[in-house]
Amino acid sequence: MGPKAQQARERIVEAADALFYTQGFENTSFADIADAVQISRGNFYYHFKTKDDILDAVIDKRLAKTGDMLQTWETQGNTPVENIRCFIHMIYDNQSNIQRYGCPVGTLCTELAKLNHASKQEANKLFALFRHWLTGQFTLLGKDEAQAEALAMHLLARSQGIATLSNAFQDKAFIQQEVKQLDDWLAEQIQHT
Amino acid sequence: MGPKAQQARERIVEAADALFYTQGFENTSFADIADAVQISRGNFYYHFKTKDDILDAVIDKRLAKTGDMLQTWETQGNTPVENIRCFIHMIYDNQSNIQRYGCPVGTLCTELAKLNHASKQEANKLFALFRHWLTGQFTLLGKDEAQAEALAMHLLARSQGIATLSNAFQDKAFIQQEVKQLDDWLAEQIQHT
DNA sequence: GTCTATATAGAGATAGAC
DNA sequence: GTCTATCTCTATATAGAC
Repeated sequence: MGPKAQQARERIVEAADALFYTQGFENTSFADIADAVQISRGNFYYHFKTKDDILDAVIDKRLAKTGDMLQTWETQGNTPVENIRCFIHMIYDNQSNIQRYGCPVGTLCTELAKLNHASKQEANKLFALFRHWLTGQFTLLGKDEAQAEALAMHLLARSQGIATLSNAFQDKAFIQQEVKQLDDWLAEQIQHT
Repeated sequence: MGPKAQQARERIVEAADALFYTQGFENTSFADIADAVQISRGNFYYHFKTKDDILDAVIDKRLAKTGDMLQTWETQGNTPVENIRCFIHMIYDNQSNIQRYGCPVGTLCTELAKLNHASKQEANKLFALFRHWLTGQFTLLGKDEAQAEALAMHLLARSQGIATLSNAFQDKAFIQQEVKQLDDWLAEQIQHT
């Protein structure tokens, strides 16, 4: 595969990534993606044999990006608490997109679960990335394995609930109020150590 | 409309309700519903002109059923705390379905939001029903309006997060652990009154 | 590597017989 | 009120020219 194809492929994945997020996977057609990338539908199939192949490429890309982000957080924050705070503040920073389209991870996993799609396990790895990273951070904070696991899942669940309701009710104050509560909750977890 | 049509219509809504929940709205075709009800696709259109009409009927039915359930809870529980506990325990009682298909309210609202569907506001009324009922219960508990609102939204968000993660990770212990935490959280809210 | 043209399947929706 | 037959549109996917 030459550099030209590589570039076109990348643009397709980029466009599909955005469209799957804003419109949903099933609701996005090849034509939608082709339009966004400005290539013909015929050429499309030179790069991807099926729609599911594009989905897998999108998930792979998101996994890589998420992994990088988690690494960046660890170099930014100096303590586990600061690292976890990066996660919490991601909700705050992305509040506008979350309000409009929900959480990119949660909405994809929910959709693929409902479709009983072959790639749903692959998408769930996005959740698992955050889960295991958070578990690691809570372990560094001095929690035992079971506690760290439970705290990570709890925080993940809280963030998902915030995204779902914020998307339904379009309430900006709600996100901010809940993020603040998560900050307080995190502070409490240090006390209990 | 005669009683026979009334009955067929009811069966269609019932089947559509279940299919929209287990497979998603967009992923469910007229043929799927017709198969489930055992009527021909042609006859189908005697009862409903469009797929969106069926969706509206399903939402209406869910709204009515939810309203009834909330009333039942109020007659079962003797105190606001007991009423709210009915809500929390609904998560526990439905854990098997939630694990498989997510929350019926959350997944529908999320899907319609992504489709930017005309009926998304109608579906959001399902969330609003729970929200306002919970707000009322927290008010009865002695909270002021702003507090009651925030507590209702918080509880609703927690339940949504539990549903989303339980659906993704298929973890039975997780639901039970989080429901217990919600019970404890509710107990704390009484202390603070 | 990109295009146009086309095949094929499934969706929602309608017409008209019974 | 229910059926069969059919229309139309859009989706995924392919063939083959350039």
